Amino acid sequence: MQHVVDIIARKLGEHSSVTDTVVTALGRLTPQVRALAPREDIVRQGDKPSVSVVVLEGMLSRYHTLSNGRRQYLSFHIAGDLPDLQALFVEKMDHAVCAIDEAQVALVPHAQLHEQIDKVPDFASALWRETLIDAAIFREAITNNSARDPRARIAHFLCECYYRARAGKQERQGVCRLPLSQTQLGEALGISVVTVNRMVQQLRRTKAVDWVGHKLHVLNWQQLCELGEFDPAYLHLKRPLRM
Amino acid sequence: MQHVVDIIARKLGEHSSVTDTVVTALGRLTPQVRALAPREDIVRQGDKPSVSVVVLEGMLSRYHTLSNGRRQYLSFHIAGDLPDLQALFVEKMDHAVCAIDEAQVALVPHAQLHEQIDKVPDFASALWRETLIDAAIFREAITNNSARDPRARIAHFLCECYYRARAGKQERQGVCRLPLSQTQLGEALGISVVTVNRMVQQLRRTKAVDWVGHKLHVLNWQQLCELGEFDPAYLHLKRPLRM
DNA sequence: CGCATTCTTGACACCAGTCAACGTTAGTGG
DNA sequence: CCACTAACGTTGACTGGTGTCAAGAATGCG
Repeated sequence: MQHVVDIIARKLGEHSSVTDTVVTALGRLTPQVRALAPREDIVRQGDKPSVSVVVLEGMLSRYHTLSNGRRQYLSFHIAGDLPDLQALFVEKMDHAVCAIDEAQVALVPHAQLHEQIDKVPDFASALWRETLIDAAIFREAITNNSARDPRARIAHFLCECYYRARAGKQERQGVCRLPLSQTQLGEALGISVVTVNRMVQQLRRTKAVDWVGHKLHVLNWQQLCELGEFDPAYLHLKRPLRM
Repeated sequence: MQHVVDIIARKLGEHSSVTDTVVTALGRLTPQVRALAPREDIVRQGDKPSVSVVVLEGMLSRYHTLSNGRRQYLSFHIAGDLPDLQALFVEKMDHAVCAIDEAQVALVPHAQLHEQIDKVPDFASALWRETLIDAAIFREAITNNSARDPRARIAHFLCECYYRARAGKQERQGVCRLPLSQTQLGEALGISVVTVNRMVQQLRRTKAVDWVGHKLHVLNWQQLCELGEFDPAYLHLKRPLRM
């Protein structure tokens, strides 16, 4: 595993200019590394955390719990993501954060982050930008889950998943990890498992994409984008990927 | 109309402590006031604005435009809201902002905001918090549009609308403005007009709520909350309202 | 090997979308 | 002031897509 500083710096570099002062600020943090088991919660709804989570390895997710006990997954996070940055400024968690598969996270004390935010304006704006892009992804999810039919919805999700993984340069061309169950994907996109299953099969038949055993294979990126009406502008990368 | 400074200060005060330094910072802004006609765009998808919008009167909305021309409304904004604050840190708009009915807005140059953000940490954190709560509202919209049936979805929307209006103390007990058409509500919640219409009628029959001529009447708040599974925690008010 | 979870398939019902028509309201101009 | 129009709200009929239920196949883990 790379050093925590490098992981965060790489991530922030996707959308912000990571100056030396920012790297120095990152270096002053003393995070604590922790392993998470699949499905383990790291933050619960209603918590008032005093540390923020950085994903180092594996996949994390944020979710709401409904009154009937059902779960609504809100977002998924890979290495470099900071899924609960917001807790720096809004005390009480309105959602939970859990591991999807086995994961490694770093826990950074809020106090340290606040200190560097106050001292290093570039660091502050990079983190702020990070939370704003987070919000842009939520907006896209609203549109995806509200305006697209199940097949397009899944295709769009797969596009985003692959594109973000590639931006993180974690994976080789054409493949990325996607350690979700079909049930969980349904709980993210607001469709039933049965429909997820049928639509995934339809997508497979298009030969644009395959998703098997926690691996997503993109066979025809262009076509997959069309199926999902995917336009990566909302991810606000400094340098959009050529695919 | 109140002064722009007061309107923003009141809004920020809902979730942050508005110190004298913050008020001073606000006073240094020299916004330009502008009137908007119903349905007029103030920011378009793809724009790179150099000013940020503050709602003074009326209702504004953010929306995505889909490839088939359909519109997905993402959020609605009342006096005090800052619907495109994010443009301070992410150059290119990934969505548009329009007026719903006749509206007054103030336009604040980014340069001025950046200057005060750099100088006044309390101001920066209040604005940051504002954008984070914005994101929390988006998350709730994901859950609402993905996991609730049409009736609950509408009920939840009406709850949020009323609660936020009351937080802004704009309206007298039991009523608030809601200048949407049923078509627009459908385009926000991902349901057809016909279904919106039928569900609104069902809700009327419960005597919990009425919505007629751009006025929302809440007759039984408790019951309406139950119908919409509404819990205002995600709005992160400093002092939750007693209703 | 056995158990649990996940994936897959079929049957069926019904909710919600679409289409179409009509009623109502508000705004415009003669 | 009324006639006209456009936008919006309302209703009914119909249909098709999705959800639910249920059972079997495949996969993975201890």
